[in-house]
Amino acid sequence: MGKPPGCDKNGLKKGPWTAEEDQKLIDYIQKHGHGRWRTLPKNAGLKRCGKSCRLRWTNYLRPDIKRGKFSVEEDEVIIQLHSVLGNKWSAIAARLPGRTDNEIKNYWNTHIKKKLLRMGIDPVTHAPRLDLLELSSLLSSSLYNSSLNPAGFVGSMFNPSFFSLATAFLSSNQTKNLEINNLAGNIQQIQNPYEPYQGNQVPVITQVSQADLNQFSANPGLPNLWQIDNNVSDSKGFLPTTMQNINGYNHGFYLGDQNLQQVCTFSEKIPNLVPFGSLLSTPSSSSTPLNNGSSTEDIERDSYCSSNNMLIFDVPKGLNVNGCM
DNA sequence: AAAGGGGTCAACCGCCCGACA
DNA sequence: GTGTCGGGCGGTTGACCCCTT
Repeated sequence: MGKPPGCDKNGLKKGPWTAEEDQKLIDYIQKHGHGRWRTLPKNAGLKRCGKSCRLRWTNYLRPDIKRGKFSVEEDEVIIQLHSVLGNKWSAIAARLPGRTDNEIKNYWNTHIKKKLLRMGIDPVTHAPRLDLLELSSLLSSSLYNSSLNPAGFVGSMFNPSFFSLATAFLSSNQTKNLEINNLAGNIQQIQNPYEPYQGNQVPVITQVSQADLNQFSANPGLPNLWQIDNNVSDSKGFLPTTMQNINGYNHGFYLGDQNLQQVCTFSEKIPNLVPFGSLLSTPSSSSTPLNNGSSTEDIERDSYCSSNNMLIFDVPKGLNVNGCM
């Protein structure tokens, strides 16, 4: 059935609300309460449709609305609830006092979604993006080959599938955050791998938020990829997760130390340990709420996220990668 | 200083559902 | 059972703002 749109008929006004209109709506609702939205505009002397009045009231004029920037805690709550509820914005808003579904929806689309993508997490499924995993296996095999035959690494970088995945990966992680270090300073790192990664595993570091890590352990409904097998926690407290086979490689994750501040992916079936990632620690979430309307702080927060999402590659000295990226 | 490109967010749109006559 | 109404929902749009060139 549905209802016919009412706002574009009878010369009803559309677009931004004026202060005068807002005041009329507030005055009317304070006197008579809300409800009966269809007849409300006429009674209140507004040339708006009832729906427009209702939206204006619920999303903007309601006295209990908390305006301003979202705090880190709210971020985490939203991410966590979204992983369970999906795009049920009203259900999420119901658990965030003072926030409207519209506000949360906008905030998700403009901030959180991008943040998760930068972290290599699919904002829809809240699982690691499989294309990134595939890239990691390609990179791993490339680097493994290079350890046996340096020329092989260079050659593999020109593999079309490597490039398409690399492009997708780099674009999602923001190319500006890619740091190319030289290999000379990295040999030490290769010879001193992170102990938890035994055998045939190549660690690749992916940053996740505390909220996502909480989600790891809190939500049994998440895909196998994210399930934790506590029985096989190694001596350093790393928790291998269930593996998933992708293109002949087993991919899995290690959650970092007891504080669950780090997560590492690995790809098995790689004979030698050739780490090309550097362990990046995610600082604990600040409990300090952001100031309202502080654009500077917002920028700082964004750059904070970005700087912690760097994937640090190590490439042989003398290898010019500029043309490749 | 001006243009334009991207990001943000208030507002709108179309659809759906439950209540009720 | 059917049609109408009131209200809610998620998705999309477009005006505005800010930053970069």
